[in-house]
Amino acid sequence: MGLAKTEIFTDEQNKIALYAKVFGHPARVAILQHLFRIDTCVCGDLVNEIGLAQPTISQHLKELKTLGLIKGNVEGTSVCYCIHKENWTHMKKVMLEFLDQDLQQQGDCC
Amino acid sequence: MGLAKTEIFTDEQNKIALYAKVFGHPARVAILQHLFRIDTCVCGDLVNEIGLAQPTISQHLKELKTLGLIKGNVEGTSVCYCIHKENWTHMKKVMLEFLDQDLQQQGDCC
DNA sequence: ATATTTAATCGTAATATTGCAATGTATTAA
DNA sequence: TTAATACATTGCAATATTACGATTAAATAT
Repeated sequence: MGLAKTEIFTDEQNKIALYAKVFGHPARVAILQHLFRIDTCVCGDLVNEIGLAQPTISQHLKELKTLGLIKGNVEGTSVCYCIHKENWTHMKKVMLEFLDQDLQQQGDCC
Repeated sequence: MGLAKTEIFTDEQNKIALYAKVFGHPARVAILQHLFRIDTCVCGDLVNEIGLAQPTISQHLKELKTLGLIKGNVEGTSVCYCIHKENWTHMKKVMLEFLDQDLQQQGDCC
C-alpha cells in the first residue's frame, strides 16, 4: 500500500500527522531553522546553506509552502522566503495540545 | 533515492526529524492519544480501538517503542502498553525548542 | 534581441512506508 | 497434551518519498 487510511481517523489526528510529517525530514527542519535565524526574508542562498541540489531544495520549499508554514515573494529573478508567522502560531497550537497531553494525566501504571 | 542525507545535518536536526516522523502517521497519533486518555496500561484493545489490522497496529507500536515513547509489559498472553513518561518529557523538550523558535525573532519582513 | 541568472518543473532511479494475509511464538485454559 | 488466545514476524504488493540531472520559465542585464 504505502497509503495511509486517513478516513478512519479524526480531522485533528490527520492534521497533527500532516504537520508532523513535514517536520519529519532534516532538510525541512534546517530550512525552517535558517529562516528563523536570519530573521528576515531569505533570497537564494538556501541551496548553499543546506547542501542539497537546487531541485531538491525547491521541492522541500514547496511542501513547506503547501502547508502554509512559509511564504515566498518573487523579488526580481530570485524568490524570497520567510516564515508565515500566523500559520506557524496556529500549527504550534495544534502541536502543543498534542505534546501537552501528558499534563492531563496523573495515573501511575507500569 | 528515498533516502535522507542525514550526514549533512546536525544531530539535533536529525533528532527532531525522527521524532516528527513517528508522529507523521494518524494511526500513531491515535495510539498515543488513546494511551494518554486511558491513563493506564492498555492490554489488547488497540486493534478494535484504532481500526487497522493486527499486524499493522503491531508495526506502529514497534516504531513507537523503538523511539522509546511507549513501554510494553508482557502480562500473561497479552501485552500492556503505556506511555514512557520520562522519554515523552525529553521528546517534548526537543520539540518545544524547535516550535518556540518564533519567540526568539522579532523581525518584520514580508 | 540575446545572454544570464534564479528558481520551478519534469522525469526517473533508489529507497521507504503502509497495510495485511499467512505464519510463528509464547502463554494460559481445558 | 492439545486447543485457544494474543501478539510478533515474515513476505509481499501498492504507493510515497527523496534526490538530482535535464529542462523550462521568468526576470534582468548587455
